[in-house]
Amino acid sequence: MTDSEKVRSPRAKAGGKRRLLTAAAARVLHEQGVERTTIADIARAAGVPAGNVYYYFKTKDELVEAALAEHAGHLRELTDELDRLPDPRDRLKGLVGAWVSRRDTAARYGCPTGTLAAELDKRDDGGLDLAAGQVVRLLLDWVAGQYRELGDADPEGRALTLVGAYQGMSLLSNALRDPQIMAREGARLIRELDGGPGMT
Amino acid sequence: MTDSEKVRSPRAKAGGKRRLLTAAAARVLHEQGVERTTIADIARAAGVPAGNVYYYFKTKDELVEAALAEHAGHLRELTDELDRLPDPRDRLKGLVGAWVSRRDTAARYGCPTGTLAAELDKRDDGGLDLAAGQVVRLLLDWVAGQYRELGDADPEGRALTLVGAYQGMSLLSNALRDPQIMAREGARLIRELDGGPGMT
DNA sequence: GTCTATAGGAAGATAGAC
DNA sequence: GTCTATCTTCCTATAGAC
Repeated sequence: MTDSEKVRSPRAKAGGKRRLLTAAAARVLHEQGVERTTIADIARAAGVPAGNVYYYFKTKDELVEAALAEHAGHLRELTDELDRLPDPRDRLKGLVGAWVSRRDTAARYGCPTGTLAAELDKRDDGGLDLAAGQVVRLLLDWVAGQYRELGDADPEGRALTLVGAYQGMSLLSNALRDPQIMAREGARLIRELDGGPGMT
Repeated sequence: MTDSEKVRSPRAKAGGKRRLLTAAAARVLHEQGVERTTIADIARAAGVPAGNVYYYFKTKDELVEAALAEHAGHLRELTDELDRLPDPRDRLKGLVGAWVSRRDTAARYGCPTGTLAAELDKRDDGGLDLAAGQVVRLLLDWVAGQYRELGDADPEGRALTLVGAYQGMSLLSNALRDPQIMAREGARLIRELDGGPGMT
């Protein structure tokens, strides 16, 4: 099948390096932000020569898009894992637990998706800002689904409150460089999920 | 007093343009973000020739610092206003009301202090990242003071939750470009402040 | 004090050798 | 497919005329 080899797109062909670059982009863009990160930074982190990057990604924006998709993938992995739990309430508690377990990263660099969305929303150019919103939507929809299963009267509203609380505690924890904030607020969220008042 | 005129620092002397530049910086940096904003952008917004900026601010970072101080000033004006209300609960409700009233700006550009803090926290260079945290602290402390007056058992914790909710709803509203989120979550916060459950 | 012109440097993107 | 060298553009900051 040497012929089909030739037909493969570069995307599929160079799986190794492309995936390496995507993973590096996701990490470095989260740590340094989009604007302060150069193509060279990402190439170095991936162990790939700087100029070579353009064989896999035509522009820097394409790298950002790939990083965004990578974060969406991580989120998907987590929710797939949680979906194995029989009780929706346990799933939500598991989600909060996952957030708290990443408190040190959050305190240093914020929520990957949240900070990326905030930065991309400052640009009016083509569509990337909305792509960040899509990833946030993914999380909101999954959370709303759990509340719906629980028979809550306003699942979308609940989801906004829970995800909002997460984004807020991530930002505060980051601004004040204090992981404890994640632990403290996370504990409060768990308590509320554990049949606290206001829970239908 | 022509002698004292000569003694004034440039900072005091050129009050007009410096203040113009500071106000423009606060606005433009919020809308475009720090990294995407050029000195020329700020100069244009202030109606001042680009090269002239460096007479008032030695570096771009000094402009960012001034913008941060401007936001802190706005916050101070708001809390001073609210402090005139006799009931701490009304003060907190007034704060939430102020947030909601700025929902359109939040949906387009996020919370000025929050987005600035998130962006500055991506840099390890000199101290500006911590300055953003200071402004957030200001707000947290004022809110905690109100809860303390109300006799709450955990004023700092309450403050983290309330300010966190604000930062979270600002970010979500921004990411999804939906001002309604601010209105919806704001109404919830008011409801909770109005003697909802969980309020000591 | 005010402004213009420009130095100096960095980063995205491309051309083309291998 | 892989990598080097470089082109182009843009931005911060400065030098110096007025």
